[in-house]
Amino acid sequence: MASKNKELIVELLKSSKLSVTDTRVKILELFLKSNGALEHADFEKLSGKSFDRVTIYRTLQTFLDKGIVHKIPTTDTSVRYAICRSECREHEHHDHHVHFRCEECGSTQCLEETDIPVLSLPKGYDVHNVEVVVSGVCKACH
Amino acid sequence: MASKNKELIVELLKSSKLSVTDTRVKILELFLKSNGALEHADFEKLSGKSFDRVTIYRTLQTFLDKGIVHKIPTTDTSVRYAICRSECREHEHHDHHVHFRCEECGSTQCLEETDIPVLSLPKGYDVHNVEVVVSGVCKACH
DNA sequence: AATTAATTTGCAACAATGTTGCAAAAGTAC
DNA sequence: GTACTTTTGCAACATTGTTGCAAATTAATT
Ligand SMILES: [Mn+2]
Ligand SMILES: [Mn+2]
Ligand SMILES: [Zn+2]
Ligand SMILES: [Zn+2]
Repeated sequence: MASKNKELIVELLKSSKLSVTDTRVKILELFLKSNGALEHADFEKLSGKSFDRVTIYRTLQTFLDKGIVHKIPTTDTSVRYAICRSECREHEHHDHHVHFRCEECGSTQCLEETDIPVLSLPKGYDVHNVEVVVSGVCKACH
Repeated sequence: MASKNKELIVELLKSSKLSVTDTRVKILELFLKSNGALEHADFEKLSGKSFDRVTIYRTLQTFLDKGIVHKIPTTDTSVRYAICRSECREHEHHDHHVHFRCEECGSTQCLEETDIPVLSLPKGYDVHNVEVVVSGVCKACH
């Protein structure tokens, strides 16, 4: 099961034309293990301090560039990342789903099944992307 | 007209039970002058370095607490603030409008006239607040 | 208008977060 | 295994945000 994940991760990296390194594998493992979005500090904690901070920054940036992960907007200074489950894998992100932030447990989740609604903006605005972040109480927190 | 604004600002501060200080007046002036959201660094630049960084942080936090300004979600580490134009003035924020981030000029605007759409989330999720941030090209940038 | 009381400010010191250049290490291709 | 390319870790620095505390400012009272 762990090795199953490992195989999947190696395949993902290769299909993104990225070399397979310990840091990248570990960070992807943490993404797959976690049930919510992660931020930079989480990787330092969860990885047991085994990787340099700079390497984590660079790895996350690489994953962003390759469309392996996406960012989730927040109103604080933290930057949250989640793995892209579905379509988006190549150049552009297509994570057209809603994000949910639980005020109880603090977790941020991708609601893959909840589509972004269609918006009608005032004339003159050219829409490229719509982000929806819902806050409230999640399923697990009742 | 500048003094007209000043009167308005003094009234706003007093109605929020805040004492009228140079920093608070100046920051509110900058909000009213600007046609988009501002972030912390903007106040340092726009005010001509006349106020201490710490004071700006504390002032913005105070304005948040009093419902004078609201935050706008971003995917970078910056925190953007906009003045609350309409209802929300007391305890809670009611800025149920869409925010727009222009990829050309970098400005962030409140689209007060564009309502947040109604969402249907999966069972078990309790919705408290919905944030919508649209990115694209704004009216001014054609 | 002067005194008093409460609030706000600026400074220093610190913590956390993010960036860049560069040499050593690891990965990939041959 | 060797050569070539990419990635990593370290150091050094920049930016952003927080806290305690004394001095300054504002508001309330006489
Ligand atoms: Mn997502
Ligand atoms: Mn707004
Ligand atoms: Zn929860
Ligand atoms: Zn624009």
